[in-house]
Amino acid sequence: MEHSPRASLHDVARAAGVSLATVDRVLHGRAGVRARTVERVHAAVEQLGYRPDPAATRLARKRSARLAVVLPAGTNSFVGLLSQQVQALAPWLAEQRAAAAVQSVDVFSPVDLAQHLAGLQGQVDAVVVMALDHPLVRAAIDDLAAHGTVVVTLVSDVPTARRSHFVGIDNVAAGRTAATLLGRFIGPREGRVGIVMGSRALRDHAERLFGFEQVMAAEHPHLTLLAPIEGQDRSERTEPLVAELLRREPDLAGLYSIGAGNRGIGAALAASGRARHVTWVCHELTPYTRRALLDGVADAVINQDAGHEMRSACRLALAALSGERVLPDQERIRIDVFLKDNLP
Amino acid sequence: MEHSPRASLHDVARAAGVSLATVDRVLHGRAGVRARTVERVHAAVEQLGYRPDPAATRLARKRSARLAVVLPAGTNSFVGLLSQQVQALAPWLAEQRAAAAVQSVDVFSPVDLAQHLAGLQGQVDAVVVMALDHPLVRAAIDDLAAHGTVVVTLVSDVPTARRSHFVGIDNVAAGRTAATLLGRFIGPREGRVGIVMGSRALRDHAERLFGFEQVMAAEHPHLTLLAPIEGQDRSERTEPLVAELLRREPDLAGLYSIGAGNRGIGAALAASGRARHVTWVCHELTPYTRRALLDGVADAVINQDAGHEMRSACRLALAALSGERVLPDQERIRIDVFLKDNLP
DNA sequence: CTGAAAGCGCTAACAC
DNA sequence: GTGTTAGCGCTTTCAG
Repeated sequence: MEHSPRASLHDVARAAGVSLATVDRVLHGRAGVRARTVERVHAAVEQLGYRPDPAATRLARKRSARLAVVLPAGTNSFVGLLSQQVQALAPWLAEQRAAAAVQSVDVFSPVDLAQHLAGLQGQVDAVVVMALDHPLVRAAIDDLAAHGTVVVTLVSDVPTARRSHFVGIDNVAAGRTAATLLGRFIGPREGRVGIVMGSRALRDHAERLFGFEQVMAAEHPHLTLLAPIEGQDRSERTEPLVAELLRREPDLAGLYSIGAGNRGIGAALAASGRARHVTWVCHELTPYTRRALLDGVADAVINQDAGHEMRSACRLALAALSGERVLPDQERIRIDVFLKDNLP
Repeated sequence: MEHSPRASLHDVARAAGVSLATVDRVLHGRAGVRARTVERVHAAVEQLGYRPDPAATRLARKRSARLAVVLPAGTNSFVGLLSQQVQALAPWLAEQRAAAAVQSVDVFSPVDLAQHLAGLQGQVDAVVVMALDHPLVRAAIDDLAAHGTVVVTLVSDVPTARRSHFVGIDNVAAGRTAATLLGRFIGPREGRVGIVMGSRALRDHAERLFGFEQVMAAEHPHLTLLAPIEGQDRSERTEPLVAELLRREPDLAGLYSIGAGNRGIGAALAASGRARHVTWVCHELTPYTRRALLDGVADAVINQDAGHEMRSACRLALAALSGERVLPDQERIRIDVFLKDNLP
């Protein structure tokens, strides 16, 4: 097949028998074009297989796109990593004629989150949000979407909402992965396994727990799961809870920590002097969990790459705004498994 | 600090008291500019912190950059994946005003490889090559670099050569990772572990073996390593070798396969009826190793993402050609660990 | 050795 | 409703 140079706006205009400006109006859904003309333009676009040239678009665009990145307030390390990534992305975003601002909201309050999202209406072109799945939040997202704001959910999805993408991992699979690692590391001996999570109300935590229990029951039935402990993702709360667990269970074989608060868990483990005898698998690579892995306190860390997630979310948001193509492969977030040997 | 709009070529030209064209000449190292003028331009660039706008550059460029991707000939699945990725990248490359062509060369012959690389002189702007580390090859790479061709090594590095980047994983760390997985999966019982590699002459294989032996000796001394078997990365050769190994070692506890030929290894394992009793860790996720993982024949697959590697190699090559900035984080290839539960 | 000028494909202001 | 036109920041002839 001959390599035909790609069609330009000009070609489309000529084929449709209209001017550049009209084609532009149609392509951007601006009003003030007769229905018949709109159709003719669409037909020409179709027929020529027109795709806008992103380089030209960026060069010509005056106004830069505004992104809001809404993250949970608090001092969670992983969330800190995410917001750092936004800073790191600034120069790249500027080149794409875009700018992002991080906003913190109390994620445990659906009302606040929903209100905050509603306030973004018309203020920004796209919002990237780490949300919790709640009817109020869902409605706020649908509202934004209805008014033409692009919404991308991050880390924890709101599946039924009209967000244009979800960027994150399959948390059920992540839980299954944790179970396989824990089960195989512990080996064939009998024993009990503790579980620490932030809250059952968090969708990602619930999904991980589900996957974990599934594989444990099916493939490691000689291990008994203890009732999950809920520590609100905060070390001050997880530490005493885990300390007590260790006291109650002098032969604890393993520990799965589903959410944050790992600093507290590690401290309790260390204080008990049994860090080496309890196999510990947790999530998210932070300075603390990295240290724990290297020290042999943690045995495996299951991770989602914060940098990859933020880049992906921004790329997808911008692509949705401009109709640019994406490479789906590049946007798939992997479930990383880190041992002390393959740390980045 | 005030947000000063970035400096453009125009600003540089004005500051240096010359024209656009002259600045362009200096920036692209073209001849025909007085030394004093060159200096003045450089000073202006420095002083204004000028960075070219990639969008404008791509838009204006007539000629598109030519990339050659040189891969080993043969039917290795992983290499197949890499060359597929080049196809997948074509539309994106076209948008960047670039085009890539895959070329196959017998990688086990340094003479052929070196000759092939020499032939690329002046034919292409950049070459991405999966090379083997040999003085002839190193010289060929240095030669290309000396004549202004950008060279990126892929998967297996040629460290002392003047390539502009290496895209791939730390293979020593990958070998260590394999050892930890194998050691912990097998557990505290004594046993013997077989090793299959393509050839000791391949740099990446040798590095993996090194890392593997290191961790095995230090952390799993109750496991005895058998002498490595070399199967040239081909299933027809690995299958009988592994079959014989299994016959010789009726209690084999584990198997580490460092390179390709996994189809043959899996077949031998299955034929012996002992797949479930031998813990098997291998490299590179291909349709075959994925199947083996799901069937419980393989226990873990250590992977480098072919798509990520090829995208990265092309991005880095283009960035080197155009002086564009890269996000180093985005170009770091991870050592992926896949279990049956976290397959993509 | 150096400069002027014509675009690349698109957006956006303004005119009809 | 629709068309014209002036750039965006760079590359690349073609003249001096």
